Amino acid sequence: MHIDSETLINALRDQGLRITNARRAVCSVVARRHSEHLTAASILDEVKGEPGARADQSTVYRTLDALEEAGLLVHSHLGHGAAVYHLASEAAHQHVVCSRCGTTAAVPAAGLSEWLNDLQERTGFTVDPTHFAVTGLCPDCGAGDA
Amino acid sequence: MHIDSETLINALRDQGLRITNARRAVCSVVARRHSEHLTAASILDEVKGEPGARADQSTVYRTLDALEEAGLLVHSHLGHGAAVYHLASEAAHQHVVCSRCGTTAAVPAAGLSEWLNDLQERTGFTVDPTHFAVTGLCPDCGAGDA
DNA sequence: GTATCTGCAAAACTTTTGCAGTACC
DNA sequence: GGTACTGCAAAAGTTTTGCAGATAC
Repeated sequence: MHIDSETLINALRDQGLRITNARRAVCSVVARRHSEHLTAASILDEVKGEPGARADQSTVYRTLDALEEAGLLVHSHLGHGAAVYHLASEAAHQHVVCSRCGTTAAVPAAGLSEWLNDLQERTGFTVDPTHFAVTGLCPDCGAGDA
Repeated sequence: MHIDSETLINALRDQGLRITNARRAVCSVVARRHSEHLTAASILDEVKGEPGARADQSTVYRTLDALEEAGLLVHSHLGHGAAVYHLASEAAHQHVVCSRCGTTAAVPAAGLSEWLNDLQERTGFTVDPTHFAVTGLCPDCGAGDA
């Protein structure tokens, strides 16, 4: 269904980048865990947990940067703490983050276009729908004591 | 027009908190510079620049926390880097940040309600319009080489 | 007088960077 | 073989925390 590790690797190769074990490991984790909210730290942990694979923290960051430059990955800031990474092919959605419990929800980009156009008219900014998060209260927290 | 330092101080007093020189100084800066994008660091600098006033970094953070708990201040994350603080009474706007040059624009909350309602229907989340930032390209950067 | 607050210093946390050695092509 | 990449280590930047002394009430 989604992107597999080889696709990521090939894209890096197409960029003229070298294929190393560290990059393979990071790509593998990103492809496998694509549906989670991957932070650099969680990717690093996962890589370390794989037999035979290893990568330093700095290498993980550098690989993630490379994947972002290749247009395969994007990161978002969900409020405080670390940035989360996900596949660009799955990024056409908006994150909504509960400011109390941290639960997140995703909204498909479809349906946002009207708002994006409105925003662009008002500000002149070309809004990037892949890189933003909104905070609020999720149903549980909001209902709990609103 | 806006909030003055005394209002902030009084609100802290009403919370049962003690009024110290450091808190006075922070409140004074926040009230005076309310229209700027205040970071903890810029507030600290400003406090240090005032004759007779002083406050440690940690005290600034603690005072900002106190003001937030009192509901007078909110902070937003404009992408990378430090959080920005502004008066809750002026927070009913959305930030749009240029991912290239860092320029920001503000959009009044009025006009966003439609989108917020839509979002709430889709996700069940009660979106907080005071605590979010959107990234994109500002007119200059977007036009420059888009 | 006493609980709260402050300043100092250091740590936590995420991310970046310099550099010498390694490995890909 | 030569350049790109890696790991290590340390630094940068923001925010938090522990603690002894100071201060508001």
